[in-house]
Amino acid sequence: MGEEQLPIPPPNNIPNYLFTPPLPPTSFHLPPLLHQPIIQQNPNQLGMDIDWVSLLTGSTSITNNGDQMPLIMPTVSSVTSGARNTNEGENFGKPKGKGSASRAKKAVPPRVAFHTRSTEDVLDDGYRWRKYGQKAVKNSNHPRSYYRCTHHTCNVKKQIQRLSKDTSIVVTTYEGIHNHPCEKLMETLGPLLKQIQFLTRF
DNA sequence: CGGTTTTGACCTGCGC
DNA sequence: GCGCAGGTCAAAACCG
Repeated sequence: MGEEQLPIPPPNNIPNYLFTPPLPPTSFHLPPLLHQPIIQQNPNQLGMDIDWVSLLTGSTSITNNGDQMPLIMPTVSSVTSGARNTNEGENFGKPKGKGSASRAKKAVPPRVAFHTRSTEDVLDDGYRWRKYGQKAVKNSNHPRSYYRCTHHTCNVKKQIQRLSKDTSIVVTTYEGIHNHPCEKLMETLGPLLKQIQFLTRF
């Protein structure tokens, strides 16, 4: 563990939501919107407000010096680690392939988990999802739901489950990166971004 | 009627 | 090898 993986900011004039950061070890695309996101690694910050507009438009410079801490700092170790945790119901992401060190591990798509305090299970993140499964999870009263992005060329999945310890918290785990823009966001922010880009030319 | 959700069955990986 | 648990499939039901 030790060093944290920071989201890689997009090049100039390219909004975050149009920028696909380089793959693994970790990367994120769109976090859930319209709710109160919770930084997973710091329980003391539960329910903190996050400036999503700044994040999505790239106006927030993400550094690690404490002035502007990363807004999303998911714990991916528990998500992508090889061992299955049989004690917890929130161990998302079963690794593919055998755990043998002698065998090459199958590439695991980037996974990011968000903790969000919300009464709704399915958070509106701007993309369209189709549910393809639901499973009861051991040691958890709440089932885990599996969703796939409905975009034909997109293979992004997400899992949704409530924390057994705190049922007000929804854990959303994204797997993969969207290869298409978010329709909803484009619809809403498109004109605004054009205007911003026009103004920043001067 | 097309898209989405539900849900039981099936598949696969891991630990013992 | 076996059992358990997570993940996916696919047919039926549901809905706008």
